[in-house]
Amino acid sequence: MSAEFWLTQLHENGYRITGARRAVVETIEKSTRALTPVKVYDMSRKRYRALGLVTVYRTLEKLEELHLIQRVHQPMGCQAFISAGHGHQHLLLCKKCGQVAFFEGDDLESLTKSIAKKTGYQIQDHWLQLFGLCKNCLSNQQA
Amino acid sequence: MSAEFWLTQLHENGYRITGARRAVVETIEKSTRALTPVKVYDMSRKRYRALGLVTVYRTLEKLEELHLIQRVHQPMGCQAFISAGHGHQHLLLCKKCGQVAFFEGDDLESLTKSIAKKTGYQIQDHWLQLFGLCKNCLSNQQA
DNA sequence: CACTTATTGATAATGATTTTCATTACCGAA
DNA sequence: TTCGGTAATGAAAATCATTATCAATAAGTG
Repeated sequence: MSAEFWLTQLHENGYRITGARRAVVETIEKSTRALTPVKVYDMSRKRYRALGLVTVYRTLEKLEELHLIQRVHQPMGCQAFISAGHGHQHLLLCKKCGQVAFFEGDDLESLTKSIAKKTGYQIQDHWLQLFGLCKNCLSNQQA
Repeated sequence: MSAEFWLTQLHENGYRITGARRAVVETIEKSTRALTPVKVYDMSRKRYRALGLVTVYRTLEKLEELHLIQRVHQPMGCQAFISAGHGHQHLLLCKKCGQVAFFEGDDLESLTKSIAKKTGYQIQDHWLQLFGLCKNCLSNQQA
């Protein structure tokens, strides 16, 4: 469904729709957690055997360029990707299972304004990520 | 001055104080922008010729472990480090010159509480970075 | 269906980080 | 101050992730 939208986006931007891209797109679009290129490769090969890792890198590049996916930054590393939410959204990551939730939260306006005044900077962008435990991991956590 | 504090921290945690570490510590402690391992290497070699790149990596590892430095995340890459501010601080990066400013900003309390309620997550940490232009780059920017 | 050309996968090349190991030099104890 | 155990070092090699090369393939327009 949304995978079709992604493919349409690719097509409209002059890229061809191939079996390899189909597999990668479906894999990422269905995932609720951030995936590294190798994980995308492993998972997508179940849909398209002949897939090469290099093609995964190239497809990720294009999807990122079209803002269909976004990079996820974590203490352990920053080479994982997840479907980009629509509009301006931030990420909330479960530290235990890696589940990702999106949220909107632009109460940052007032914060950035006050920081701008204090520091003299002109503030253009912000990155906000929250970390915690998701509902499932909370309830299964009973020690 | 603060470099001495870092060295003391290293010592108190069972690490030895060496010429190599002195050079790395002084380099980072004096820098107002994020430095990659290679840059740290280049700059530190002016203080300590015999320094090896491997030692830079090992020293960064220990400084990070002791929370004396922190990793800086950027679109281009996340392998740069900067002195960690005291207490809970966030980063404000100049997109043009790389200058880093710190700020405190825990008006996030209310935001995180509302997100927690909405998502069911228990929120533990947050990670916020701002990007923009510093005072200098703003004034030199006259096209 | 045919043709142009983007895309592909395998391989090789690169770049960053880690491991290995013999040598060096901290630094606490004598 | 010297001594000695041992952490720390640098050079070289190994590993891992990412990028470039290139001939073969296949998407999609006409």
